[in-house]
Amino acid sequence: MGRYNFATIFNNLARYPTMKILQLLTERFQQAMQQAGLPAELKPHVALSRNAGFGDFQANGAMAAAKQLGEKPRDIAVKIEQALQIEDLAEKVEIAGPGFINVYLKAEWLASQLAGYACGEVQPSNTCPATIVIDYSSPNLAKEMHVGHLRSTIIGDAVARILEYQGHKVIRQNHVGDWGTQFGMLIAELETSLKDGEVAELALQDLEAFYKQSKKHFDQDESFADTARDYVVKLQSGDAKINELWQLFRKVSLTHSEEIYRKLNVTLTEKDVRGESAYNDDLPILVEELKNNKLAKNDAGALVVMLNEMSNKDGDPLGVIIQKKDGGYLYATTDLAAIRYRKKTLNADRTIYFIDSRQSDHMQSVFLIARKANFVDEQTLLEHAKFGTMLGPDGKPIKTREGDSVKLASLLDDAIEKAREVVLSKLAEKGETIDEGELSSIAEKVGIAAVKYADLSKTRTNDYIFNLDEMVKFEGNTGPYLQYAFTRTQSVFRKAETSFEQLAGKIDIKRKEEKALALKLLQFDEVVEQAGRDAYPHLLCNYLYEIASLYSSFYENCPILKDVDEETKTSRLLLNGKTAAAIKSGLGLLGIEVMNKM
RNA sequence: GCGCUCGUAGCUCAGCUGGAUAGAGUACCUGGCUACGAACCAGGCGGUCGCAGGUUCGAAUCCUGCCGAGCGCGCCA
Repeated sequence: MGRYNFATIFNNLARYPTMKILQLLTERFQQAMQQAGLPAELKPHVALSRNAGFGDFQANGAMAAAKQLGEKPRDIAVKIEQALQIEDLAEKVEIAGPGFINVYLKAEWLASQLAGYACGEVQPSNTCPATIVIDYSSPNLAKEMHVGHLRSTIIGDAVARILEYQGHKVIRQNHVGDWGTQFGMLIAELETSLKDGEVAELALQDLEAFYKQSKKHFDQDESFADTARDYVVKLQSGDAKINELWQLFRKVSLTHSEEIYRKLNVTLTEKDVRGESAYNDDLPILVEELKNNKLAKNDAGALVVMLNEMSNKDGDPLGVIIQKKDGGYLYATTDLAAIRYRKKTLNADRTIYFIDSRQSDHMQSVFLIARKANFVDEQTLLEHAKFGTMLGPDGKPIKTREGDSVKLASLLDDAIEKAREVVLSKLAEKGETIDEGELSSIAEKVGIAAVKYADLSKTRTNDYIFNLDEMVKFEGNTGPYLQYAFTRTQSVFRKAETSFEQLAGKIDIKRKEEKALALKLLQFDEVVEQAGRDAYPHLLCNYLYEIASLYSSFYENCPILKDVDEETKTSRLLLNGKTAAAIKSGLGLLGIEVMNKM
């Protein structure tokens, strides 16, 4: 807050030329206001109308303008309306209420725009792409991935895909926890297992159990504990044998994570991994630099950066320890090294951290230190895209009956299993059968979609209640509902024995369901842009749900193949195809797969 | 104690830089399948937007104070 105007900087980074209705209307209104002789700084405030009775779009700027000029709002509205030139796209413009200007778009204009609009099919050209580093997932390799990692992983991945779609250069960074004292203990345990003739992959098959076992040894066996502590030192100093064991452990653990990523359809791969260990050698250099800058001072034996900017009411500054009195480093130090690396080496214009909101103070202080130390310049955006805690149906943090954290792998398996049951029962209702391979494939896509969509569709900053039973009902605003809408589009093409590419003809919008759908489809890139700018995938989810919902209504009320003439059939098949493209592409940006049948 | 976040329909959630009558889903109730796939659609019921002030032509949205919930506060990450 305060010193850096992130919004202004980012707006300069993110402007690119694609057709946007809102932008187009805003320009038209701005021209009208200028012609009406209104001061240039006044804005038209064009927005989607919420109520069908108030047109498709509305301009709310007349009231504010009237206020500033000391005139009557309706008089200003009339002046604007008279100067407004939108006959080409609007069929009606009316002034209503205190001074709202409502715009009703022409169906023919929407149809022609939609015909030339590849919603979600083609990546928009971006005239000023930014280099954006996305820090997400970042599990601790000492343990198995649990539900606490789900949100960072899938929200971060969705935002990465969205920004990439917009033409930005996206660099994924999986800042895994692969360093620290616990690894001494784990290496010692691994060494014991290998001596007993076990294979590493087998010994580490259940990471959680392995961790517990090693912790037990550490607590109960004094000589084991000594060995573990010794190994930490050896690891830090680069001892070859210990390093080899560490690498082995790290590799097996990463393989576990990658299995989860594949199952989740998350784009992270091995090349995106740059863990805490990668910054180890840089830490003493960084600390030295902060000392020379006079930013870090000795305080009770530890090296501390004092931040007056984050002082409390009494004026006591916040102290951030970057080196312990025993010489060890803390995660603030590693995070600073990462910021510097991402700026200097990766050339990041913007870095987005998908981390739990409980880390808010930490992130804020690290960002502040990075700026004070000039690790980044003022134009570089550092954002903490925080998210709330995932809670169980009882409103408390999710735990197993034993009080452990729930493994991500088992949660996903549960979801897939439930999806399989639902798919089977739906097929049974229709008296259809399916082969096992196809069933597995569908169950996996549907189950994963349910889990991901349930999370992505909520405002990420709030806590949310994870209720598997609710999300696997697959009714209403769910991932499977969207997948279902897509399968209907494909089913129509199958029935029509044609494809979108083969269609020749024009879109002709006659019914209100068609118009509503067309208008919504044209907003694809506007929504995607906002979702990327604010790192809010839920905006895209809400939008896609609206599309699917409008499509269903269109589907029920406007026959595509039955009892229609050839022109209408072609027009509706085109709408069907545009919808399919928007849903497929939109879900793709969320990391959710579609299928032709389910 | 200091700081951060959050209180919207029975439940789960939207509500864009303050805009018109606060919207969805779910649950419950009415209708619609010899089918372009009913995992759907059409409709109904359901809200003093935690409370009280303030700013404004206009407040769920901005400000202040209460009430309630969660979380974080220097040598773990």
